[in-house]
Amino acid sequence: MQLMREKGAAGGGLRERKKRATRAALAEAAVRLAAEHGAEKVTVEAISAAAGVSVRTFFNYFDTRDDAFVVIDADAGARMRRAVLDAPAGLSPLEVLRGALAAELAEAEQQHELWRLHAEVLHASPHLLARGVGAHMAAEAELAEAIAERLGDAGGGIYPRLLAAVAGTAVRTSVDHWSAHQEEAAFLDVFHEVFSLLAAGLPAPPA
Amino acid sequence: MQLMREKGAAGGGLRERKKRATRAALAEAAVRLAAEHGAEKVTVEAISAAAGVSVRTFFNYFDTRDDAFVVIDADAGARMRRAVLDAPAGLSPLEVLRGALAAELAEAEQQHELWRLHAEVLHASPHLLARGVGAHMAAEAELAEAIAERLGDAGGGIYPRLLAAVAGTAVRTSVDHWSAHQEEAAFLDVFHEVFSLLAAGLPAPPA
DNA sequence: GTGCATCTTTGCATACCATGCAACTTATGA
DNA sequence: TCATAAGTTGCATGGTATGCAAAGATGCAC
Repeated sequence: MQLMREKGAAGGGLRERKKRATRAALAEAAVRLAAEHGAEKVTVEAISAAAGVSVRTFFNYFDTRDDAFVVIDADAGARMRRAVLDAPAGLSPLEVLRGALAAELAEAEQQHELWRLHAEVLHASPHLLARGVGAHMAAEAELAEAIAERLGDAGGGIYPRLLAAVAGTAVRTSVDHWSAHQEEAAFLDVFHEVFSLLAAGLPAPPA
Repeated sequence: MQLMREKGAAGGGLRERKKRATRAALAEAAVRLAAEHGAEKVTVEAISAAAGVSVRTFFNYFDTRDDAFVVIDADAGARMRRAVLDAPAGLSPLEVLRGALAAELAEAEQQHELWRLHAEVLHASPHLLARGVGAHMAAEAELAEAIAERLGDAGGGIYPRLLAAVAGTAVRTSVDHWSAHQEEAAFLDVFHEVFSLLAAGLPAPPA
């Protein structure tokens, strides 16, 4: 019952640290139990017991049982926003996103082991995969805003939202492909290949 | 207790027609009730009552309460598959998808009224929107297969899945944008604009 | 149209998910 | 140390979801 990368806001009082620890313990217990028994077989009671809290407390941390499998990094949106706004002026919006996402993902990949387990669990039940998408959509909306802001008057139409949505899709597709062909390629290589395809307008591959 | 466009496989015996009718009645009741009272306030009992069946029967048609709001056209995947495989050989994969999706959506748009209501309900609770994405993912997988098949040996990598996923994203983004700016543009115009952006590699819009 | 096989619907029992509320315990800061 | 704010817990309640067996339709052969 520990772990914690203390990513965004570190430290704080004992209270906050305990909250973080409890949340992390619940999330980790959920993923490990799901990896072992299958997500559908894992009850809230089991997760709570494994994390050493009551069922009622589980629901103080997650609105839904499934939320425990889907880990949302609430600070990611804000970080990406800054990355988009601070990027060099010369870059195209797509290049800006490629950079911001690559940086974010490189960091996430350090938690390699738990990340893999995660991907495994989500992949095993499409139901949860969809929920993961939902979790990303809030971040995508924030991304779209940042892009629109960066573009100024030119960002009034559908372009920012499309770009953010496509970028999110690119990430998910990359993760999906990588987790199915883990031995063949490094994740970031897959990711960059995907963005190259997007930048080229998704041309037909050579026969 | 009527309606039905008898899209894919029409007719059949009385049994099948009744099943279709029941399913449609449940789905329509769900959407109308949700539009009126908010999706979260609509119980399975209310939906079932409105459709004139028992609660137990509801669960014979939908695995989940939310599924009733998300309407899945189970035949759409098969239709698109054929459209992709039957398209002229000269077209690029992206153009093929643009055509297949446009045809499918043009047909769907004829149910204009219910479709709008649908978009409204989904948009009101992001939770359901995510579920809608999940519903589309199965279709996307089928699309990816069709694309891979069309491409032959060239379709072995990540390209088909990426293309299918991006196309799905394009549709969702178009619907989203259109439903927010309904008065300003026809849906298919939005849709084609989006595909043009994709084909051009998502270039920065003119300042 | 009779009768049998098959499919559908339904009620009942059961288990899990999710929320509000009040009582209790623990951290925080003066 | 003490008062306050925050977090945890059990209990009560109601909605969601599944298995099972009985009853009701439908389809088909005769």
